[in-house]
Amino acid sequence: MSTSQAIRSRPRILPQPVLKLAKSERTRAAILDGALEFLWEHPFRDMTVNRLMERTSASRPTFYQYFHDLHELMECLLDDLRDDIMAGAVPWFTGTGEVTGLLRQSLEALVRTGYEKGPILKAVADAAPNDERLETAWFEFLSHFDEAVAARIEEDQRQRLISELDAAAIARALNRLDAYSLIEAFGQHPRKKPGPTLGAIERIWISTLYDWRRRDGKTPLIRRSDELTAASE
Amino acid sequence: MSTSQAIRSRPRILPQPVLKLAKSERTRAAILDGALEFLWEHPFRDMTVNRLMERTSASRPTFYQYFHDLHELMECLLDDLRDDIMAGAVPWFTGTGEVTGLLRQSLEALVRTGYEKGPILKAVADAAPNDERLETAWFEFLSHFDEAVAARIEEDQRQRLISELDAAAIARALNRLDAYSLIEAFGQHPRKKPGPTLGAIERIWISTLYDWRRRDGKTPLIRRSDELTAASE
DNA sequence: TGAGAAGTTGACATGATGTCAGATACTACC
DNA sequence: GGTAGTATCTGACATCATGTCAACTTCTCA
Repeated sequence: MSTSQAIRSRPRILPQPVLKLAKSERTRAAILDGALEFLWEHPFRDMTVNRLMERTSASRPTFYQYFHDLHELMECLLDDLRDDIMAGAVPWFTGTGEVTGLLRQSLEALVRTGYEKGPILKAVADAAPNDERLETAWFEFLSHFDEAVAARIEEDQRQRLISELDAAAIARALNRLDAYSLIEAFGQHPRKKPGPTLGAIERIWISTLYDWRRRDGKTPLIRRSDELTAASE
Repeated sequence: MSTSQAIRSRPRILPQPVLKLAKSERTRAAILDGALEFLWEHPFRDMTVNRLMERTSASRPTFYQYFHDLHELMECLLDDLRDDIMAGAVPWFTGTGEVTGLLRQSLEALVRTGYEKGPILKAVADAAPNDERLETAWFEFLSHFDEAVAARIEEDQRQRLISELDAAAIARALNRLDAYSLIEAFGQHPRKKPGPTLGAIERIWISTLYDWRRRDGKTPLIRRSDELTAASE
């Protein structure tokens, strides 16, 4: 078989050149890559340790050297997602100026990330209910955004940009809307076109938070920096 | 063990009295009841055919006489849910008069049902990703509401009660919001209080569809019957 | 009451999981 | 450049849930 040849020849080709990854790091990365590749093509329910490791040049027991089980591996993928998604939200979370524009920017980045990582996002959401630890991690992942969004809403309320509403509850609801809309639209091939999903999400967020109708070309809603607000209290 | 005694004595006690359920019907019902009971206390991931049938007075293989596997059983529970939820939505789907009131009624019924059946709803959603058939059924369950909501939106648009927007996409997004908000708030014990969840859902639906601000005591939005609208075209 | 059907069961084959102790390959030191 | 010592890998095992028999009860109805 060519696998044993591959494992022997690959180190010869790029071990010294750039940087010498310890073998363990290489194996671990290979497993994670294999998982990403697998989940891009198949749903999580079809992934077994066996099938995953067949794509690697290592054997099944080797998997357990690196991960306690498949769910722990999914937790690693989830951590990567968190960073990607958080990064895109920066404009609305911390920006100043016309708020609906900031929000649109952030939501657009969110949908783009969802589109690019759809199958992985779905895989994590699919796997979560099967394992208590992963389920907890998934809920914490969501709450993380809930809190960030709620904080942002409250700050904009202080600046009179958002009217009276239960920031925490609204944040939670809007985030579930995003998460599961993305999962369903982009979670499996063939993915839907991102346009309608983005349109709906934008419309709902803006209607709810910044009063869609009033925004129709008239008086813009401008956000000052948070520090100024805090200082003026 | 008392099980064999129970299985023998129960038929003696209530077979003739009221109505004679065929034995098979009784067993099937017992399994479904056992499942409901189990899922009320434990997450789906802890349910095995073994543990389920221990609550029954029948043995494990008997389960397979009635259901192909656990997922088919979950599909039955899902069918029950569909009816419950659809029933509550009637006011907004088919009523006439002040629309935000109708919508509030329907959403309140939805949240009530979600509160009462939370763990079952969560169990179905949890189980769905593990089985292709059930996943399809779950998506059809959701699409069913998507289509009903989209149709209602389009009709209200014809009546100038809702402004221009992508009815199908908005319906889908709002339904995901509902479904997963309910699952998370009421899916496991201890359940949250329904108030904040209902408040957030109402606020978002009304802001998005009927322009929350404008509704603030001013001109009411009145829906005529659909037939009139159709006739006037 | 007894013959046939409906319902139930113990026992089996399969396939996935997680864990060893032993074998192998890498690393670094001399 | 060879070798000691360790990091990494593997074959084989025990366990558990699943789904399917053929054989056995228990019901039903004539």
